[in-house]
Amino acid sequence: MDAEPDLFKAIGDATRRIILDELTERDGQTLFEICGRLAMKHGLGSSRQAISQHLAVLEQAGLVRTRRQGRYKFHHIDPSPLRSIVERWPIDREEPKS
Amino acid sequence: MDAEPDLFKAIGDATRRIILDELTERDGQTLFEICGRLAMKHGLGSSRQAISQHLAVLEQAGLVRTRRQGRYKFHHIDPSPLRSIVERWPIDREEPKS
DNA sequence: GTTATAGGCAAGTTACTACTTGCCTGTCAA
DNA sequence: TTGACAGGCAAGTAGTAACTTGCCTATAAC
Repeated sequence: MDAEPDLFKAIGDATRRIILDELTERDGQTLFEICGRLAMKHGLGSSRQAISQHLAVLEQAGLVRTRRQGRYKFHHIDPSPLRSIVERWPIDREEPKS
Repeated sequence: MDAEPDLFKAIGDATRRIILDELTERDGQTLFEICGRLAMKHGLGSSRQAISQHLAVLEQAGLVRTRRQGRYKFHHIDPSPLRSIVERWPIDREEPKS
C-alpha cells in the first residue's frame, strides 16, 4: 500500500546512493559492471551478492527498473519517486517568491 | 564535512517523518507538544526521551532548528536540505520539457 | 524556600540491516 | 556436452540504531 518506507530505506544507505550515482552517469549497467565500477571508482570492496541485494532494495523502492536480455540483466534508474519527498514537506516557506 | 549522510539517516525513520509532518502542520512546537500530538493523532506510544533523540537527529541533519525561550524549546522545521536529494539524481529524463 | 514543569545525559537492551558464505539455476561459447 | 559466465537463493554473523530506564539540571509557579 505504502511504498514510501521502502523509498526512504533505499536511499538511506551510502552504497545504494553511490549505485544511483553510477546509474545516473551511465544508465543500463549489469550487476558485474556496477560491481567493477564501485570497486575501481569508489574503492568499495563490496561483494557481488551485497550489490545484488542493494539493487533489489532499490528496485523494490521503484528507483531502479530492470530489463532482462539473455543472461544479462540491465539496471535502469528511475528517480521519479524522489519527487514525493520534496512534495511532502514543501520548501516554499521563507522564500516568498522571486 | 558531508552532512548528507545525516540527512538521509534522518528521514529514514518513520517516526521522524511523522514529526516533520507535525511541524509542517504546526511549526514551533515544544518537545511535550510533539509527544502529545504523536500519541493522540498517530497512536505512537513513544517515550519523551525517544522523541527527544529523534529531534536531535533531525536537528543534526539541518531539518529542524531550535529556539530556546525560558524553560521552553521550540522546534522549527527547515525542509530546504531536502532539495539536495532531487538535485543529486535529476528527474528530467523521460519528460523532455513542456 | 519548595514543588511542579520542561528538558538533558548516559548506560543497557533489543531489533533490524548490511554483509558474508556456500550452493544452485540459467545462458552462451567451444 | 562441457565449461565459463551472469545472476539468484538462503542461512548465519556482526554492527548499528531505536528505545528504555534511571537520574540529573534549569526555569517558573506557589
